[in-house]
Amino acid sequence: MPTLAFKLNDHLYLRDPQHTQLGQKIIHSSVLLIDRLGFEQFTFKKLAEEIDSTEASIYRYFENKHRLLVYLIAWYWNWMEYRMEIFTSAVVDPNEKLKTCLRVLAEEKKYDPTFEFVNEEALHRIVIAELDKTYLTKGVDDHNKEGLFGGFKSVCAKIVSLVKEINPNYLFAESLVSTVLITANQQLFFASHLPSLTSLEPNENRYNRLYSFLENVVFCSINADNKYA
Amino acid sequence: MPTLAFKLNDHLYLRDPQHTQLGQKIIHSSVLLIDRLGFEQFTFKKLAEEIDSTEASIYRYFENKHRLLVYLIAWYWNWMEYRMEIFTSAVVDPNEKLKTCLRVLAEEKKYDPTFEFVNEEALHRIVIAELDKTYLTKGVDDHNKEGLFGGFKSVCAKIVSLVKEINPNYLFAESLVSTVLITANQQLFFASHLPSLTSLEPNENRYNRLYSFLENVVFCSINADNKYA
DNA sequence: ACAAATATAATAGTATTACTATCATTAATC
DNA sequence: GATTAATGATAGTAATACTATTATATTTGT
Repeated sequence: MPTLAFKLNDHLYLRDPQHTQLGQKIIHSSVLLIDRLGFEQFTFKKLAEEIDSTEASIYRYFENKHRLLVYLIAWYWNWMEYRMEIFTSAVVDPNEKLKTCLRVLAEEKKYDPTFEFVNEEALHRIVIAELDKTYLTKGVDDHNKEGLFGGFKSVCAKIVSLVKEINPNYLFAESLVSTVLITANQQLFFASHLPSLTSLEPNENRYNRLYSFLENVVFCSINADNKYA
Repeated sequence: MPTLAFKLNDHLYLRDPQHTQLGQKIIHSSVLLIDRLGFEQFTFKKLAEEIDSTEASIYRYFENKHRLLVYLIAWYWNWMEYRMEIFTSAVVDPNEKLKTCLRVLAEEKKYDPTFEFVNEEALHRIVIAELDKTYLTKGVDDHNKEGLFGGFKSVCAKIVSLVKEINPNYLFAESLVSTVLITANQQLFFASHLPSLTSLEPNENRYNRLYSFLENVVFCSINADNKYA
């Protein structure tokens, strides 16, 4: 099976890194390096040393390190959507489809050999720790116009359509879904670093607990037959 | 009525800014400047120019700009807790208390003359745009040990205790509350910048809609008498 | 009122970052 | 085999996030 590649928004990069060796090394190593150092401490210089290349060469692929981060996180959401498609394609009941999406969202991430040069485990830690930094900038509006957040928005829209299929009268579909997508990662961060803010345990069972929490929040809200519905 | 001051964690500052004129100018102007420039573009040098002082002087109050941000946001959560106390003190029913807390959380923020040198409207915009940056760092664990996040954790704990009073069997109190505290601000950000991710409108009614959303999520989850409870 | 202590200002300096520019070299392609 | 394009090597710049030193106010205790 050939290595697949996602078609990501043009504005994310200057030169498409998926199609060259250097580009793939940039993706591969930046995931590991950002995971290790954190985005603040990560620099193109350090990355260049890591892959035996130069700062200048990396700048030919990405305008700056922020765009690279946005690229990686867009890649992650494309991957999420791709997995959601795979696992829901055979399912008909929208309730079950929605549950499947939440499972994919909450599950522990493992290396996916379909995409050779991306370590999804490390990438997931990056998403947990850095996702918010992609849009919490003074440039959001411009970046949004360029379509840089398309991956996340697409996953959100997909799940929103399931919610509306299940309950067309539910008033807060978009808010509920964006909340759940973000809190899924946030709660894992809390489990590791601020345990008093979460009901998840720090052990391996947390992924199941996380799923239960998300399922609870989502289905209680959209199925509620009380005055809060 | 005298200007009140919050007792914030010692580790947030080197010299307590609430007790000196320069310190108060630092707080006052940093709120306005971070709001205007965003945290990334904000520097102590620019702040020094703004208040006709020097970088070196500001460094005697705060170790670095990150601590100043954490300080301001801790101040915000202290203020939130203070307001929640005020408005819930006369209420007995825990359901009503919880609703009141959510109202305080979701309401539009206006200048509170009790605290002369803090512009709460601008500070709220900072919380919306920068909150996550306070803990999404490689230093979280150390900062947490120092107690830098006490303000947020305290508000969270207070609301968790209400949730548990209402339904002692609910399994996800901490996760639900931290999710709600964070999403309240996040949804307002989306309403301004990424409207496809939220069910709030960008107009002034969004604060009421936000409250409805939060009430819906919280009460559906904790009162659900279905299999998801 | 005066000395001592402390806070602030003024100024300078440093390592690092986030780039940009130039030119040489290697590799791919036509 | 020549042309084009990608990469590497190197240098340079403005800004940032500090630290250090000394001078000057301002406050405080006696």
